[in-house]
Amino acid sequence: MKKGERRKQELLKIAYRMFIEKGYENTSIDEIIAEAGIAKGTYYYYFESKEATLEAVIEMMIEEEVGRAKAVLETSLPVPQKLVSVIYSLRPAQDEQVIAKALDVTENIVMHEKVNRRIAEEAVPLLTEVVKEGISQGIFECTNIEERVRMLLIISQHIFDDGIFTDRDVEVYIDVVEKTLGANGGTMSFIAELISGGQDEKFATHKR
Amino acid sequence: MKKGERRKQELLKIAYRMFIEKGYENTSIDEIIAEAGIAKGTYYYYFESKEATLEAVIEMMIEEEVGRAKAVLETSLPVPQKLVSVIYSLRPAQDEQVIAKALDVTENIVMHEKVNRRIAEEAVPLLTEVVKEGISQGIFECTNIEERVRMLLIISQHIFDDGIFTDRDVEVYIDVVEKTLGANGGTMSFIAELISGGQDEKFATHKR
DNA sequence: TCCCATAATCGACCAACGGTCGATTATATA
DNA sequence: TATATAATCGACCGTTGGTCGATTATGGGA
Repeated sequence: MKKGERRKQELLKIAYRMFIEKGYENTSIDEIIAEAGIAKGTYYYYFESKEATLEAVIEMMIEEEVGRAKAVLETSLPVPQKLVSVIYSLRPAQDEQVIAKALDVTENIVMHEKVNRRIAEEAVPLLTEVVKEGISQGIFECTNIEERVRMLLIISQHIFDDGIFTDRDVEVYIDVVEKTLGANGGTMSFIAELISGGQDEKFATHKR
Repeated sequence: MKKGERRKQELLKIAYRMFIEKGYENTSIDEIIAEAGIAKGTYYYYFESKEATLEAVIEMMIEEEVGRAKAVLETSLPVPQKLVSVIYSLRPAQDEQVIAKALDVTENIVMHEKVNRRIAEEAVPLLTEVVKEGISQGIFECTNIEERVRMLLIISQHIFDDGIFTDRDVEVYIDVVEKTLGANGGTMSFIAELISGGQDEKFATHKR
């Protein structure tokens, strides 16, 4: 049992890396088992199907990302910063993103979309909490919190996912976030520095 | 030459219908050629690959949708209505949507996503025009128009695509649209009636 | 009308893919 | 040591997207 669980995790990690490196559709079972050095039967002893593997890989990712997000939740950051940090932490870790950037996003649509949907499910309750905290502190002022959070998540994912945006995109993003939550102008302007600061020099800054 | 073009259109229509009915991934070339009653070689005489067929199908859709949108542009509708109508017309036609609803959206992620991206490319310039018209009329007030339009498109697609939204979702959507464009409160509230009116009785109203 | 270039069609064939299955070996427990 | 079961193996399968050389329309010029 111990051994089996270890093997499954090993396969999961290999699949995870290959899915991100070359895309889900472009990764064959044969390649995965070659990398792992096992027979096809062994692979299917652990996974029902390729799709099931993708699902498991995504769950693995979500678990880590939600973990990070919850850690942020417990910090004493100001509410606006906390909100953005939670959103920001709900994505593949830094080093993984480097790999992901090598691959054109359009070549991994399925995985990309499935990840985003799962993230949304997990994130909405967390973010709703933060926004409520903000409202009780008089920083935000709005109703229909959950629906607003969902909308913010959608545009945040589009903005952050590929890292392809201009200063004007960021400006608009900040404005929309503030107005969607009913915050004072400038409340969210720290996002601009966060983004330009977060772009390591080892990444070329993508511009449209 | 004439004959060839007709055949290509015929294949395009068949592929289009099947892609929407059963999803792109779940439709095989064999099924398409069986429906068309031709040999595989003939199919590949007209299309480089399955992917190329999808691309062609999407172009066909976009052409019609953009055509509809441009027709709306030339009407004398009030700017807010015009804006929403353009967005609304930039989606598969009614009868096609009926078919599309039978299929779970998640089963056609690739096509769905590709269509949305192409639509965005075509729609942004059109919508930018409308917003500029609104600004000159004093109805809207904002800068960075193109970026705002892109953002509105993203949330509009998410709202309208599946037709799965509550009254509160619509409420928030209206609010965000107004604030994103710097319109007075209530300017966009007609959207609520438009949506509830647009839901034919033959469709079950999806609620979350 | 005949000829012939080319447009159009055909279907056998292929490699790669995801997936199955019965046989076989390792492991642990009694 | 015996035995159940966990784990591994790889040959095999059906389907898929795609290729190719052969064959049959088609239509315009001599």
